[in-house]
Amino acid sequence: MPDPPHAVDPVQLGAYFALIEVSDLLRHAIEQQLREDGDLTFVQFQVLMRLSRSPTGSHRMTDLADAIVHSRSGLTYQAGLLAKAGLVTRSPSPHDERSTTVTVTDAGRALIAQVLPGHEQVVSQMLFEPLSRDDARALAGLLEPVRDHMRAAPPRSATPRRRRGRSSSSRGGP
Amino acid sequence: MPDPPHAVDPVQLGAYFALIEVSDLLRHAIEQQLREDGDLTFVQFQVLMRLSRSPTGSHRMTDLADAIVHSRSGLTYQAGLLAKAGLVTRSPSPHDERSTTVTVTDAGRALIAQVLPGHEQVVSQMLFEPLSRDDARALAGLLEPVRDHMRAAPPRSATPRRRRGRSSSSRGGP
DNA sequence: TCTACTTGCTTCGAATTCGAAGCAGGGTTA
DNA sequence: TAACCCTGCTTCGAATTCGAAGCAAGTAGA
Repeated sequence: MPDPPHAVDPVQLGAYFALIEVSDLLRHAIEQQLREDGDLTFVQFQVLMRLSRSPTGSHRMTDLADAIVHSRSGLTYQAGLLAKAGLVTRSPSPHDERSTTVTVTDAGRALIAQVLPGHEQVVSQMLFEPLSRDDARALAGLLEPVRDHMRAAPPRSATPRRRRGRSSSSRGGP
Repeated sequence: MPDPPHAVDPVQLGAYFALIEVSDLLRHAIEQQLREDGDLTFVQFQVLMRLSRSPTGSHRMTDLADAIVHSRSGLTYQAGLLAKAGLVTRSPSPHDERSTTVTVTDAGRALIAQVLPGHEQVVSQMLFEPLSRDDARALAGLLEPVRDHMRAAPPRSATPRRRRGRSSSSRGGP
């Protein structure tokens, strides 16, 4: 067999690099716009958006964490900031005493309304200006199955280790 | 005019959300694999990869920073870690005394060789498993023009402000 | 040459993120 | 009911990132 089953050909490599760089630049531009227009982080914006789109205006902490951030503690921190700013409220869940329900306030909705036009402008200009309507449809058609595939598949066996910095010789030597 | 020129239609919204989530999940999976296989951050991996691919095995700090990270100080920090681990060396540039040239060491190349198979495996399984060869080509064909467009366009007028957390009433109230 | 501006990098403080550990409420089984 | 495990969230320490400020070397103009 000439190649291992996971070889990445040049075309794939190009798509992979472009994906990484595009999402990186896009995210950076979005963060700047949100900071200028409403003093929001992208994570905070995502939390508020998700709450705003919910029929009840609220979600459980865990559901928000799974959807937006990769750790529970990260959401605890952000929810604390948003609550302190009066953009959300936190209350114990009626059915489960240990669960916390997060709800958008009117101020939160107002802030979303304030930053949303600029947000759409940035996304439109940076991401969709070079893409036709059919291109956008094709892009969605390619990425949505990938997203579903990623959500289904666990990301390998999990055995976290220490990071570089500290622990003098973890691998390559001094 | 019914819509402002930057309106985002549902198809675009789907592509945008999928892009954000795909890159987020992919990056997270990659970071885990690199940590397990070689105790590397994605940023550190990108630095080593870029150096390895250079004919001289070296680059200036600024060029690395522009390509990989969004601040100079961030690269200074990472280069310090990599140098302490013996994966790169830093030396003053011959032509410009204030410029620092970063060069991969043999240990750095060896570490790249060590983590690269796992890296390709993750990218292949997570990103390209649901995509045919033509899909990958189409994805590259869509994203590469977007990347070039983003690199060309400045990200709006730059006027950074403070972030939420501190500065009691920056917007929404107490 | 001298002054002023620019460029390349580092240092510093603050903010964000994560994982591990801890705590309390829920659920299950004997 | 009691013992045990799972679930949901928070607290804590460490690591990473950025922007602002600072410093040294290069460059241009008078």
